[in-house]
Formats: sequence, C-alpha cells, structure tokens
Amino acid sequence: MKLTNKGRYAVMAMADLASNSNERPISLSEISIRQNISLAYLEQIFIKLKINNLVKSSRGANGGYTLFKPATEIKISNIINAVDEEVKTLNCKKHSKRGCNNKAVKCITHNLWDQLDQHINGFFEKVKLQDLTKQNQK
Amino acid sequence: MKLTNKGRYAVMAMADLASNSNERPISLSEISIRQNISLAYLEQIFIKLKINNLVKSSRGANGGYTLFKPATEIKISNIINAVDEEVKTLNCKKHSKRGCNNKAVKCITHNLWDQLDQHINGFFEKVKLQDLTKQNQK
DNA sequence: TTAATCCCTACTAAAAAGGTAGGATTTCTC
DNA sequence: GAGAAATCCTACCTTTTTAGTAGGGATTAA
Repeated sequence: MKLTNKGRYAVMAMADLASNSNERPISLSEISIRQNISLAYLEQIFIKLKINNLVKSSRGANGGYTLFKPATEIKISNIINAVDEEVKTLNCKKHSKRGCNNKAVKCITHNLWDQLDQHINGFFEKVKLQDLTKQNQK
Repeated sequence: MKLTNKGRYAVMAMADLASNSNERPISLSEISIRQNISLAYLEQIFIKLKINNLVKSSRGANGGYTLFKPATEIKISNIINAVDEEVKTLNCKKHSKRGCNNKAVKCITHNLWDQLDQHINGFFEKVKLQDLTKQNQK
C-alpha cells in the first residue's frame, strides 16, 4: 500500500481549499504558507489533482484553484488515488520476480494483501472531504 | 503505513512453517527454496521473529525453527509488527518537520491517518496464521 | 506593463527497501 | 573428534522511491 506524505499533503491542501474557499480561487502560495508545504511541491501535486478533475485552475494574477465538485462529493480515496497513483498493496508480479508464481503456498499472502487493499480503499471511500472540514471547526 | 515485501515474506515464511512443521524444526534453507526468498534475507527476518517470541530456534545440524505458539494463536499483526517495526501510518513528527504543528487545519489529516492505522491493525488482528494454512489446502 | 499566478521539465539529495557477503558459533552425526 | 549443517551476527551495498529544488515559460488581472 502506498500512503505517503505526498498523499497526505494532497488531502491537507484539499481540506484547506474546502475550508477557505468562498468561490474565489485560492492560490497555492496561500496554501503553502498555511499548511507549510513547499510551493513547488504543491504545484506538482495540484497538476495531478487537476488532471483527475478534483480542482480547476484559473491562471494569472488573482488566480488559483477551486474545488471542481462540492466537498461533499469528493472522497478521500479520490484524492489519494490522484496523487499516489498506485493505491494497491504490494503486488507479487510488480514488486518481485520471486515469491509469487502461481504455487498455492506462495499465493496465500497474495489473497490476504488483496483483501487488505480492499479494506483500506473501503475506508477512504467512506470519508468525504467535507468530513475533514467539519472536524476542523471543533 | 508500512507494509512491505519484508512483512509479506515474514507472513509467507510463517505460513510455510505452520504448514510443514510436524514438531521437527524446519531449516531456513528449506523455506528459502520453497518460498523462493534469499536465505540471508530470511535469516534477518527470523531473528526478529525470534526476538518477538513467534518462533523458537534450535541450532546445529538438523536444527531450524518451529512455531513458538500454535498457529491458531498467532495473529498476522504479530508477524507484521515483529519485522516491520513501525506499523503506523505516517506520523507528522517523525516524517516531516512541516505539516503538523498543532494547528487545527494541519492536524485534520493526522486524525484521519490514525483512524486508518487502527483500521489496518484491526484487520490483521482478526486473521490468524492458521487461517492461511487452511486456504493453502483448497 | 508589471506582478501574480499557474504550467512544465529536469535535476537532485536523502532515505528506505531489499538485499549480499563473510564469518563465528553451536550441535548433530559419523 | 572431524565435518557438515544449521543458526547467529555485523557490516556493507545497490536500487528504487520519496520529497523535494531550480529555473524558466505562459497567462491574466489590475
């Protein structure tokens, strides 16, 4: 499973966007300061968020990003998937020539890891971006 | 969260041990061949399994490893925890000077990641080593 | 026209993952 | 007692991934 700071930065930035936007675009430099994430790194993250239709951008002065959909309709899994590509647990074929070549014993854990993967994805499917902004207010 | 091949190797090796042991110790070279994991790497993994009281060793010729407890009493989480030390999701303090310094907005994702962590641990708590050997027989 | 902003590409440093190498020690078997 | 089979132990190494940095170009509001 791939859950890195990049994924969390993306969630943080999206939560920031959801909390601070009133229709006006929010610039990355704002988010950079509030969340303390390097601007250049945020840019890379937002390119992916944009490609995946989670935010839309407006260029030029006073430009920035806004949510593409309401925060109630954005799942955390959408965000993680957008920036951390592979939200799969380790896959025998991909990560190792060894260990999984269709013999029963070797694939025992394959099944287990697949189940875990579904578990984690299920978790992030249930949580919406909106849920994070609510917590923010307590 | 830390779920690597090392953790899976450990689970595979333990499943192998549970499936093939009849009281006699199983040598790592056997497991190495059956599971196609390098012997030297297995040695490192088994040192940790031993420290955590999941296996016991007997040295010398005809030596090897046996389960310390019945396979019904060993949780997968025990195994993962033994070899992959930190079964925690990314922790602000550890992995980044940035991003989490007690401001509400920044810690939103902290809570989320902690919840996920509990979720994953809960998953691995439910599965016993014995469950994996049963699947093996189908 | 200028400054703020997104957009794009390439590079890089540090950490982690996934090992390898080489030897020391213990113990069974002959 | 010698030799082989095994665990034990420590150090090193290679590759991949992560988490950035650098430097500029394009766009647009004021």
